[in-house]
Parts: sequence; C-alpha cells; structure tokens
Amino acid sequence: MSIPKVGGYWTSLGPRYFLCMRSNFLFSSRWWMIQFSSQILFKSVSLRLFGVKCDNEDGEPLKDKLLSNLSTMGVDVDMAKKRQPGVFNRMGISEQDLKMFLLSKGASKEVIASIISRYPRAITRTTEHLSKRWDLWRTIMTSDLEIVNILERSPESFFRSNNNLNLENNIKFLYSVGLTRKCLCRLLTSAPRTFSNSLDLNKQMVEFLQEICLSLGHSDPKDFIRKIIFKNPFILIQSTKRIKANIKFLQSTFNLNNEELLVLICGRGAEFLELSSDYAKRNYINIKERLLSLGCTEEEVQKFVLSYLDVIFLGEKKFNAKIDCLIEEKISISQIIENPRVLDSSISTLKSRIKELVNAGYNLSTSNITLLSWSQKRYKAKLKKLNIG
DNA sequence: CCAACCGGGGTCTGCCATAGTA
DNA sequence: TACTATGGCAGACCCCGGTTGG
Repeated sequence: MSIPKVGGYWTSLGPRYFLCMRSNFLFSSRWWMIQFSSQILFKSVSLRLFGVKCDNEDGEPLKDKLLSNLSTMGVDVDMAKKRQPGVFNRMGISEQDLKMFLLSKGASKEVIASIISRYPRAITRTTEHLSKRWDLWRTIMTSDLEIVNILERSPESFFRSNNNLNLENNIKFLYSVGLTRKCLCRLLTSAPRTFSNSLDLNKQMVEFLQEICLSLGHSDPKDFIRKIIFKNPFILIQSTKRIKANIKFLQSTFNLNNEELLVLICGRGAEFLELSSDYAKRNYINIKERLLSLGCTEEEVQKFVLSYLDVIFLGEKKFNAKIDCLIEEKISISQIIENPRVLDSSISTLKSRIKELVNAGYNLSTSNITLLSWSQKRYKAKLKKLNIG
C-alpha cells in the first residue's frame, strides 16, 4: 500500500477548503489505517536497523528509541522521515519536551502526532525556545486554543524558524507600519507564515507596495499599506514578483488609469494579486474565447471580467461548465454577462435552482436570473411564492 | 413589500530548491 | 558535508444579508 502525501488530497474545491478536507482525513478511518500500517512498517524497519551502535543504558540505540517513542505517540514515522530525514540523524532530541509543552497548551495527542508527522523538525526545538515563541504569539492572540488551531492547520509556520528575535522584530515592524493588533491577529490567523518570514523579506514587500502606491499617485502610503494588508492578509506571503506580474496584467488588460487601479487593488481586486503565475492570463484567455464564440464583443468581455473579477478565480473547467449549464436552459449570454454574479453559485446550486424554477413555471429566458445567486433564505421565500401563485 | 445593488466573510498549505552554517 | 533556515511556488468559490430605490 502506498502512503499518500499529506498534501496529496488536493481537490478542485481550492485552498480554502484545505483545512476542512484535512480534518476529515485526520478523523477518518483511513487515517487510522495508515497509522496502523505505518506501525507495522516501522517494526520491520527497526529490525533492519539492528546493527546501529548502542548509546544508552538499556542498550537500545538512541535512534530506535526515538523512533519507537514517536511511533507510540501515533506519529507517522515513515512520512516524517521522508519529509525531513536529517532530523532523525541528530543526537539529543527530546520529543517528550515538545509533547509536554503542547499538551500543556491544550493540544490533543492526535494533534501533536499530526504536527510531528507533518513537520518533524518541531521536535528539535527546546522548551525554552517554544515557550518564548508561544508567548510572542500570545501577545497577538487572545487564547492558547487559537494558537493550537493554527499549529494544527500549519505546523510549519510556527516551527520552521528558531529565530525568536526575528519574530519579535517582525511584530514591531508590522505595528510600525500602522497595523492594529486586530490586523496582526488576522494576519497570524490567516497567513501565519508572515511571521516567520525574515524581517527583511517583509520590509521588501512593504517597500514595494509603497513604491506602487506612490507611482500610482496616492498621497498617503501609510494609509494605502494599512488598507491593502487588511484587505489582503495573504499579501506578505506572496513574492513581489507575483504581485508585480498581477498588477501588470491588470494594467495591460483593462487600460485602467492610476486611480481606478488603486481602488481595484485595495478593494475587489485585492485577492487577485495572489494569483499564481499565468493563472490569470490562462483563465482570461479561456473566458475570452468562450464568450467571443458565443457572440460577445471584445469590449463586452473586458467589461464583464472587470465588473466581476472573481470570475478569474474560476478554473477553465468550472467556468465552462457553469456557462454550459446556463446556456442549456436557454439563458442567453447577454443575460449572463449583465448579471455576472449568477456565476457565484456552485454548479449544483445552479442546477437544482434551475430545475425547481422550471418546475414552478418560471421562464428563465425571459425573466430575471439574479435569483439564481440569491441567499438560500431569500431564494426559498421566492420559490415558495412562485409555487403558490 | 420586493428585488437590485453591493460589500463582506471564510480563509493559505506542503513541498521543493538553495543559500548558509556548524 | 550533513543539516538548517528561508524563499517561493502551485493550487483555483460560494454564500449571506444590509441598504436602497421603487
């Protein structure tokens, strides 16, 4: 049996659903099966290691002792060794210290095992270091539980660096650019990696954003920084290269003037800046081709995408599927581009609503289609009335 | 009362490459 | 020359409801 990579259960649902997918996995029987089989595997591995020199009083090799302890704790040793083999060749590691520390902060045994399986280097940190780092995080977060939740989600962001001074300086720096504690809390929750970036990297991004701001003729860079970071808490974990490319794409595709661009990247377009290389371009080309083939003009396409930038987040397959599903019901392309938010709804919502509406005698090709994207509550109320009337 | 308009909310990791370090 | 610290990458929606204008 092959052990799946932890990052391997990516789904078409996207990054925002990652957490939910992972926790389902953690508590599924499949997880336990893997735990079980890795223990069997571990036994055979340790037999093969029989010749390793003995360093402790019981005569058991230290490395074996560590591995067996971890295994007992429920750590997926195979996965851990594959990820960071170096960790297991070191001497003087106390996995018990980490365990005790995290237990004292309210983490469950399962969470601890999962953390070590995914980021083994965690066990090389000393209690003193952990304690200091935790306290620094606690200056931002109000409870230990919140931190435990972040660690469960993203162990790497807490454990990857052992430079607590850098962390401290980052916190000072972020306050100094005008962010509030609330904003830092948001950053730490959403993009914890921000805080293990080097101070220099964070400074680079902030300076880069300030330059953009000034080059676009904004008079108050500090205000701009506050706005853009609050609006887009992930921006500090992107590369300036990526942000640059996306801004360039916006500029070249939509002929925006400076002010329009400023408003866009601090507002609706904030998330757009995170898009990975060429993704925007790829999707835009697909959207354009599809709409042109359905009889839209270039201007209409541009106007449509700009009025509803979220459409760029839709992969080609999904975008096409949604359009197909609407067109099949004799909804015209002009209805769609005039009411772009109908594309907000999932394909299954679109399908079920279309079916219900048709059954209720609602003529989608002549009536308004915005109700396809209304909130459930509003939609249900409307449907009820249609069925009565 | 109704629906169009509009903004907001949740939420980003795990892996790899490569300098740097002891 | 192992091992560590750090940068950077791909990946790819859906739903809710306040306000406003009729």
